[in-house]
Amino acid sequence: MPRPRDLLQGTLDLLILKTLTWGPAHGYAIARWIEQLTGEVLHVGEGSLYPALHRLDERGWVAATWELSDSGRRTRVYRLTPKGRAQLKAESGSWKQFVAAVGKVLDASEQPV
Amino acid sequence: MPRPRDLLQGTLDLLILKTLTWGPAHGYAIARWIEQLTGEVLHVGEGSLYPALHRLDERGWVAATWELSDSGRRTRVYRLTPKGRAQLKAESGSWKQFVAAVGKVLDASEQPV
DNA sequence: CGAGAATACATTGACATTCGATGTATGCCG
DNA sequence: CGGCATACATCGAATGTCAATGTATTCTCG
Repeated sequence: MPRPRDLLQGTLDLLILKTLTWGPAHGYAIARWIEQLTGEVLHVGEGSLYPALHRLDERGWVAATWELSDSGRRTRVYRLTPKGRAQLKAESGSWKQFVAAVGKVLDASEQPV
Repeated sequence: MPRPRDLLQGTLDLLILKTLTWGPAHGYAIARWIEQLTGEVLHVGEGSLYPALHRLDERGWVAATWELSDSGRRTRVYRLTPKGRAQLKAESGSWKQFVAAVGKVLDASEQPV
């Protein structure tokens, strides 16, 4: 029984990059945004979130800085880099291509020659 | 650089089940159909295909029999079972739900409250 | 003011899955 | 007969998600 979250594979990076186009954010907020926007369909666990964030940082797609939130709490804030913006464009393209390809199979009513 | 095939995760089962609604087929043919239909966008490697087929068999979603092809060659033919048909319906539903959820994030132009 | 919930970061180990490479064997075509 | 396509299968490496756990701080409510 594959719940939607089992399909998250490989798409998380894309989602994170996209949320960062709305401005800098810290990890917890990113996860919340995604969950809210999708009406709880997508649940981003912390064990997926933080490794992903570190991964994006290593690859230079986001830049991380320690900052103090309004409440004086220590937070790690992530910003999209130019490289990350380019990556987002590329990944978003292959995502669309992939969805279209799967759609072709799923919508086909007859078997090919 | 994530080529589309890196997104295959978790979707392969769905694609295989769908191709089997067109009638019984052997592994090699299934892979061909998928590649043809998607215009080579999706490439199903043998190291992914056969484990997936065995997996589906174990779970009772497909039934496998040894048969002789027209050319007298020994082939393993897979058929969709009623359980597999139900599974296809379920997975196809969560796929649509998942795609819609990702779309919501990707199409959102403003950050949520 | 004290307890608990929410925020916020992070790591760990188990598990599943894909990917590329490799191996075997047969039929078809020139 | 040689080479290519068909057809099955397995292996090891790499990756990534998931659930659980840990720490610490702030906010809320009685």
